[in-house]
Amino acid sequence: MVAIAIGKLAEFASTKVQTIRYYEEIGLIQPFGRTEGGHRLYGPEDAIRLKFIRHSRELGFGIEEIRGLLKLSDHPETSCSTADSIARAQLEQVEIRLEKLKALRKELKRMVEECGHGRVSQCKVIEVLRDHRHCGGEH
Amino acid sequence: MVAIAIGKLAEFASTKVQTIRYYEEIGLIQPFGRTEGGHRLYGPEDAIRLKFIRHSRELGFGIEEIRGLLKLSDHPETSCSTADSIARAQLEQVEIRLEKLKALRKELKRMVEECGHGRVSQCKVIEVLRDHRHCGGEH
DNA sequence: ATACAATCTACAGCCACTAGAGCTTCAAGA
DNA sequence: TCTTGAAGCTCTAGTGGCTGTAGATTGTAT
Repeated sequence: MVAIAIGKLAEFASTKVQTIRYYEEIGLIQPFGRTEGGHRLYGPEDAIRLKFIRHSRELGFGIEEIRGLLKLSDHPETSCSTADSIARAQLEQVEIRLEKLKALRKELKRMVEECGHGRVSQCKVIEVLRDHRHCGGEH
Repeated sequence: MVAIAIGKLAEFASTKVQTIRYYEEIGLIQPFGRTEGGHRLYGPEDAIRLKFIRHSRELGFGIEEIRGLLKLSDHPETSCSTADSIARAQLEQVEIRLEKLKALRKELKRMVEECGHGRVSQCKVIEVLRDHRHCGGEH
């Protein structure tokens, strides 16, 4: 009988114990049973499932999207077009965030590069923050 | 006497009324007075201050950082090296996030490109999520 | 005078966890 | 078998930065 405690599972998936309990609360993962004393017991398939969840979170998927992906993962016979479109939507979001961050970096760079290191009254950083028109219209 | 109500201020700074009240609660901005009935009254300098706050938020600064930047902005005679270092730290954070997002995009791209649009059992998206080793080690 | 928009306070909810208090259970060594 | 200390348990509250709602009051235009 292979059974691990929540601490080992957390360690394996580089997660916090509380996070696993939270995932249980919201219905993402369930221990297959409990000890007499009430400690949660997990099997190897739970470790895989948790890693799936964590990896998806790292890739920026939200909980509800992960719920969908897990459902698909549990039903290998279904079409993967749903998984594909979830991933595509996520990719799109990432592209948008990337563009925004790039514009942001540009403005921040300009701010710090133009700073004359004098008094606040002549500070470009403060000035730019004060007046949006100093930006190149990137946002 | 120039005095505007919270709604006008919100409109001017493209903010929600509740957001302004929230900023008041946490001590970022204060109305110069109230009407007899208790409605908040703002002046033009508050509009500038609010725009400063919003712009800083758009650039990703946290509330505490903004608190510091506002303090500097209120004291033009001080050195701007603090503003400079806050902005530099922010730029650094943005660079880090950019790199992470780029890696993320790469992986998502590969995922959706390799998807054969068949059954979930052969789906690359699901497979990649399941097993981190499919990634190029970017994260 | 009346209608209706705007504002008021106070509180709950969002997301995805994270931290802590106070207690109980488990596992390893003596 | 006993002890001890780590690990687990439940429950609650807090994080950041807002956003939404309820129900009452105020302001303004006709």
